[in-house]
Amino acid sequence: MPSTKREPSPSSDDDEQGTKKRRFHSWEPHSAQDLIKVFILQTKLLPQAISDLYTLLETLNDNLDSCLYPKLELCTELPDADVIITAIRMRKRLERHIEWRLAREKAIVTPDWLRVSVKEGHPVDFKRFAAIKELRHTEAEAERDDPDATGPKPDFHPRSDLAITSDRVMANYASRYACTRASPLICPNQSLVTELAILQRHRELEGKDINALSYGRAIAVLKAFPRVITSEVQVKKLPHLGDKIQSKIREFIHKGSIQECRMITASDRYQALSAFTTIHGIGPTTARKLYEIGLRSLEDMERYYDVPAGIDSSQLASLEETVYTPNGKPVRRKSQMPELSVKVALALRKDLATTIPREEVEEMHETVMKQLNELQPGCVSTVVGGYRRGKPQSNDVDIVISHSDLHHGGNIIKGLGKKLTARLVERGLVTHVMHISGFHKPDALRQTHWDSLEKALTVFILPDDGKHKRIYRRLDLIFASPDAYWTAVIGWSGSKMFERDLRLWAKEEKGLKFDSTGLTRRHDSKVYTPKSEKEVFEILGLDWIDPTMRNADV
DNA sequence: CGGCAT
DNA sequence: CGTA
DNA sequence: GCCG
Repeated sequence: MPSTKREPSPSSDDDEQGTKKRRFHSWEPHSAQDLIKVFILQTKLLPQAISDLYTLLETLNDNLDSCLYPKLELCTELPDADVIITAIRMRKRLERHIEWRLAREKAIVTPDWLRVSVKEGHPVDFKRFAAIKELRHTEAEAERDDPDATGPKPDFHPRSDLAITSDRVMANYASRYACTRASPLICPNQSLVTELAILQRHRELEGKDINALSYGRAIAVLKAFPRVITSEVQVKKLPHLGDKIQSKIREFIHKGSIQECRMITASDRYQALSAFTTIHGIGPTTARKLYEIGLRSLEDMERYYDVPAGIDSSQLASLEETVYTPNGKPVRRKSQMPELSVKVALALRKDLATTIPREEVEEMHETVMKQLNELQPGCVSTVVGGYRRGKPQSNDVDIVISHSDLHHGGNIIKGLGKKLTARLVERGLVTHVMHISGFHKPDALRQTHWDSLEKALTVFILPDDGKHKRIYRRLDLIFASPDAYWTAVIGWSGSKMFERDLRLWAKEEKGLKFDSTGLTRRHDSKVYTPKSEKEVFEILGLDWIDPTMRNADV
């Protein structure tokens, strides 16, 4: 399932004139048709490769000269596709997904087609990238072009098909800013980084935020370092690794672990504070208070917050569920018991602690978008957060939503968050609203305007399909006007340290102010309106970094 | 010694 | 203060 | 805790 539903493009080009099937050899760059429907067949592709492909497709569209070349559009139904991108190389395998007579009408290509197209800046000829032998035009010609074509392929694709983050960026690992380095999900020094994260977390829990920040920066630098560290000299010249942290690293190199970490993880206090802060609404300060008054476990916490003992998601009815704020004027919170969401989060803690596989993320996305489309056609959306960075399991699902109509989209989006949330509540899909907010312009008095995009932070549950055991999930919906769509997508894709350094870079190096609601010049407040994610990078003077390489946190 | 994202 |  |  596509993570990007559709480009919000200035022209609403949803006509159905071009439904004539695109035959395999008939496509030319200057085709009269202006849309190529692409289906990405996920079988045999690694999650990382799949998400790379979606990103590539966006990248390609962003760079296309639309006068000369047709746009690519993702489609969700195989029969509708003009092009099928697949890692399958055998007719028999392919026939499990699509009838042969239908397949013959389409271009069936390897992921390389998309990669080369991005390199060239436009969709290239399909011929050289035919995935299935029988569908090749001239066997000899294709054989020469494709060294892989000799002999049968093993039933496995060893590497992610794309590493489109440039060599320049890959060589950047010693840069000051996380947003100029490539940070994979798992790095060669992952065990070291995991150990340092304990120190970071400990400092956070004890309220030493700035120390924690330093560990965070050190971790981010190590996440981008390309080799296993076996000697302190490798690390001497890296930024954000000062005397203290270098000595920790030295200890790790020689002893395989860090003494202070073992002390920390063994302590009751750290364990309790860690447990408390897993509950939504409980941060370090509240966790310390709870510890102070003698609580030590989540069971203690249930008693304290008066959650019926051992309650779980199957007996929620006994709990008050009226967290949903109807709307209207910003009610002074405090008056409306902020613990209620803590109470809910406590009751649901087992469910909410269960990670979400990519397939289910996609199912949730589909389910939400189906409701949204019935409510308001023409919306576009991207699943952001950890999912977009390629994580195989997510803690929650974040979806950025906008509208393809660049001119009226802003008005269409306004209020849509509340409407959609209400609809999802009616349908029983959203069971709790932890926070909902409307648009409001950046407020000069408040330094932070957490609410200048419309947001709904919810608890969601997929309908019972008789097959799966359904679990309560955290779902965040973010509604952005078309102008703010791409900054919202970047702002919500993370990781956290990548975001902080993006803002720091914008300020220190470019005199710009970046946040998820937009990009402005600091001295005259000039507003930029990027038309793609890539354009945001260009405005910021940054080399492109694929979302799967933005994993600057542990 | 001030700044560290917004 | 907690959240993204 | 680290940087400029």
